[in-house]
Amino acid sequence: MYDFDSNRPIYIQLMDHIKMQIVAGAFSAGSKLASVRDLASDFGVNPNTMQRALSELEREDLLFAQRTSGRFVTADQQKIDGLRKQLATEYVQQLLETMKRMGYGKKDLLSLIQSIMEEM
Amino acid sequence: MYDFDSNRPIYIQLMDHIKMQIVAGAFSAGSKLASVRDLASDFGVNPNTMQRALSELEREDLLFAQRTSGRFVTADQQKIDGLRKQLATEYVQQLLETMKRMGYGKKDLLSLIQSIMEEM
DNA sequence: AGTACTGTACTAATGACATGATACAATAAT
DNA sequence: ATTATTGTATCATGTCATTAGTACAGTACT
Repeated sequence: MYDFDSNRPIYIQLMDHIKMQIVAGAFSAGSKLASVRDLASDFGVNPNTMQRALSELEREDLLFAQRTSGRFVTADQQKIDGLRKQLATEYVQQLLETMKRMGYGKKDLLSLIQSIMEEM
Repeated sequence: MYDFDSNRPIYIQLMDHIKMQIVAGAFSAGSKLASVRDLASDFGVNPNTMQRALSELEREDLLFAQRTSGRFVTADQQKIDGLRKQLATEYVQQLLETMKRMGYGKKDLLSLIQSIMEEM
């Protein structure tokens, strides 16, 4: 089961989540994933939806499938590290732009971040 | 015209954008908006889609309509200020959680933010 | 040899989103 | 009074996401 945002396609959210697990090291490079059906069951979605998410991740060369033995995380650790850096940069850039549009200056933003960090 | 993300409903993106303009002060409290048809034309969407976005913002008490004279931003400046703070907090919290899931510690995150800030 | 599991493919049904095209009632402007 | 503009409502159509159900081909295991 999983908590989905109804305003975005589920397969996209699945992609994001799995991508996150890979870059965070929860799925290490080269390791084997559960089967499509099992993953679908874990997340409470239809196997077709999970299949779609995994296929897309395959097109991005993050996963690869072996027709009958299963699906695996890419063995290319450099690619994973690169993605981690890229995702982090994108997320931060997006936040900075959003905050800028709301009229937050750099100092305002930094102090807000500091105060929220302390609460966590 | 506007650059939409095809993975999210347009009316939601319109809501976000208009909300942002309000909290940023581009539309000041109590001021009048352009007509549904004009706004739809500006953003390159169907009037029905724009109508939907505006109706939703009305349900959130950010706008109010006067049946024949037009649509206006709420006159409640406190509500706008509160929303600004709320949105900013949510965005920052979300980033912090995401970065944490990717294995970024507080120091790593802060230095990444600093370096990206300097590029902008 | 046979069974179970793998990814993969296909069809059909449903619902949400978006667009196009009209139409109406109420008010402002002329 | 007439006209233009306002928000609003409705209907039809097309696309996409999601689910359900079924099926097939290849491999590992027993």
